[in-house]
Amino acid sequence: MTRGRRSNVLPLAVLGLLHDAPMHGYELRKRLSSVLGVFRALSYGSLYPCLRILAQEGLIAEDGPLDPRGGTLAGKRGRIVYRITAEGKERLQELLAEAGPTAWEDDSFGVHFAFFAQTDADTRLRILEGRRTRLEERLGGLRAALGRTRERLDSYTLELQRHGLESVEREVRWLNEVIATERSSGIPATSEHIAEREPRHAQHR
Amino acid sequence: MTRGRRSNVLPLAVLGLLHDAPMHGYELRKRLSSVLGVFRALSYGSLYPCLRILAQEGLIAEDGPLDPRGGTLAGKRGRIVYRITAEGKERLQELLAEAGPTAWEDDSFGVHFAFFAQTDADTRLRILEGRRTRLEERLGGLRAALGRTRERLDSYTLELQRHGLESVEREVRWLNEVIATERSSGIPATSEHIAEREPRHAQHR
DNA sequence: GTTAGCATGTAAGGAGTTACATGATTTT
DNA sequence: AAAATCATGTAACTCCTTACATGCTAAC
Repeated sequence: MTRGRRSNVLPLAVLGLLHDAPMHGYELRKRLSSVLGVFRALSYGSLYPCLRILAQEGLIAEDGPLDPRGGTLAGKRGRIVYRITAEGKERLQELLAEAGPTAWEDDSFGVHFAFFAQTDADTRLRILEGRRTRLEERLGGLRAALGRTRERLDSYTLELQRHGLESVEREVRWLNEVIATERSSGIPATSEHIAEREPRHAQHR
Repeated sequence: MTRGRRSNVLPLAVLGLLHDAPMHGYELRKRLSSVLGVFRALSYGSLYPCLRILAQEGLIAEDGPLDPRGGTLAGKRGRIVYRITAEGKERLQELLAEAGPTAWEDDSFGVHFAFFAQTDADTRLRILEGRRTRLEERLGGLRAALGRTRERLDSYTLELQRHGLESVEREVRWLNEVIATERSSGIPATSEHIAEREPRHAQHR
């Protein structure tokens, strides 16, 4: 439940997705919503300007628009397939290694986690433990609030806080499991699949 | 995990808090962070303009700044205690009765829930069921994504989706419990406290 | 009487949304 | 060839944040 403070994760998510496969904007947006549930329904008004900026910075390159026979159609409007550049890959590594802001509602954790396969074990542990620390701080605050205001709140507010506390506790338990698995093997416990790391090509229909 | 899309809940939260007790801005901000954990640390840059607008609309009234002996200090800067007006109470009822947007990440649910004690049973049920519906849609999308991409995702992305799915499932179970309790008695199951509905006065220190 | 914390405010800007506008491709 | 959907883009706006600036009050 966060709505919250959306930090600068969009470029990270775009670079991460393009690292796996070249894609055009429309496709990218679908993946952003479904694969990374973090963005509910990112609007094109956010996505396309972001792509333009990343291209200007040389982190991604534009291919096309192409006609079906492969020639470039200069004046025409059409699909633009984006792919990550060498500089883009470097930047992606930097962004992935950055621990997010210090706020507990930080959305960027999910995006970082989704691209863990592209990072090294040290970075993963650092980010996981960083998030756990932030959640534990939040936990302390919530417990204090519940203790402090025990007699002063109506039952609905109280129930909301109790449920919030349980949610954060559950999140911390999950993090602990992931961290434990990470330390022992590097593969999440519940996954029966081997990470597929070979870049695959987008099938444009 | 949203971070995100912050709808127009601030006026609702302010009116709801002021309905319980008059308060000055600084105090209001503390309550917004601790009582409604929804706002992590709302900045004054958001709060004060909001208070000004609500005052202009006649939904809240400003008292003070006052000196310790009760006189109004015209030119001086000092504490301004806000209280809700009759129109403000009407507006609060309207805002509370509004079901939030159709997006599953909607933050406003938490705020609505926190002020359930000020609404009638019908409104409560409508909002609870509306949220459950939105979460169930999200559930469908997540399950489809997990089924569809089962073979194509790396283990971290998969684990993230699995955990997200479990979180939403848990949220739906909680909602079901609350709804069931609501239907039978109107008092949340886990609460041992009777709602305190008499407006109390803020103790300014 | 000076430091620390309470309290109120403003200006600039970031990150995203909505609404709009247009063109290309596929389906009927 | 009309309708639906895919695909790209822009302008205006919203809501909130950061950084700054100021004054009041309590504690040492």
